[in-house]
Amino acid sequence: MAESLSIGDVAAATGLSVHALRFFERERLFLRGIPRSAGGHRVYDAADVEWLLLCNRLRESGMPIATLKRFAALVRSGPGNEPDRLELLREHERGVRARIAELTACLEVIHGKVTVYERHVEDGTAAGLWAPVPSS
Amino acid sequence: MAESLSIGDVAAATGLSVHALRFFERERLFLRGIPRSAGGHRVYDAADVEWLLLCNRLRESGMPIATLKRFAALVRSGPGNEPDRLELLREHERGVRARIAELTACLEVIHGKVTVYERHVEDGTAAGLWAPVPSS
DNA sequence: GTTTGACCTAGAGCGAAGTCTAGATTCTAC
DNA sequence: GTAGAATCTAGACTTCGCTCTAGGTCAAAC
Repeated sequence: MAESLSIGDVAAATGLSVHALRFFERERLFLRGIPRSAGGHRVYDAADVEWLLLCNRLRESGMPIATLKRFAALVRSGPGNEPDRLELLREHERGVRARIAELTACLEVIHGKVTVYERHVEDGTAAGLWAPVPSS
Repeated sequence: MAESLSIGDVAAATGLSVHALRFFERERLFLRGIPRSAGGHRVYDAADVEWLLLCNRLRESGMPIATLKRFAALVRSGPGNEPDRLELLREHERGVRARIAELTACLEVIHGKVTVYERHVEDGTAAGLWAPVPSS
């Protein structure tokens, strides 16, 4: 059940590079120390992959490595700090919602510009475009 | 009408630092060369501020400096390339929409985790939480 | 007229998040 | 049993987007 995976397997399963996986380990982003085979190669299991997939989501949504490290440390240090983990995740959720709102606001502005340019390209209207070289 | 603004005024109006404004100029992100006063100080006008405010939106929505530079170059080079500007803006708009979709997907996962932790903290359920230290 | 603060240029430095290199070792397939 | 692929460690290097420093000059207030 605890199938053992090489670093290459894990890279393939998570989309992270083998370099990144070694980097993550140095940064202590795993929930445990990754054990080594007789020959010194890293031996991962499915739980490591599952954790990395969550890490990917957190990273993609803008969580800095430093925060991920704090979260990993909380989980690693065992039961008792669930309220802290919850607070960290809630704070990140707030951040993501805020970022979506910010992007949505930008999108309105950008789409407005696109619309202006579309009109211009289609029928030569110039309102809202920048002049060749403004001022003197 | 062409009121003149100091670099400090523009920094205050745009939220950019004076360092950033000088950096933008070195990178040729303005629509024109910023003129200097007799004493060598930069003299901006309202159109520069307006442009920077759009730049801010583009940057906040994830446009890299390099792309902004290309856009500025297109605008600077005058009329005739509006279809290129339109394509650049459309491409960016696509990127922003994709990013919002990605964040929204992450949000679902994160909110799921938050929910699991909320249940755990409120009534001691442990499903979906990580064990203290997994495996041997 | 001097002090204080804003501004100048050129260029070095920084934090984030990996990526890449070198040189050695191990594992897999023939 | 050997060729070639994958992995190992340690540490240097890269890119992005500014930020900061040094060593001055300029401008506004008193």
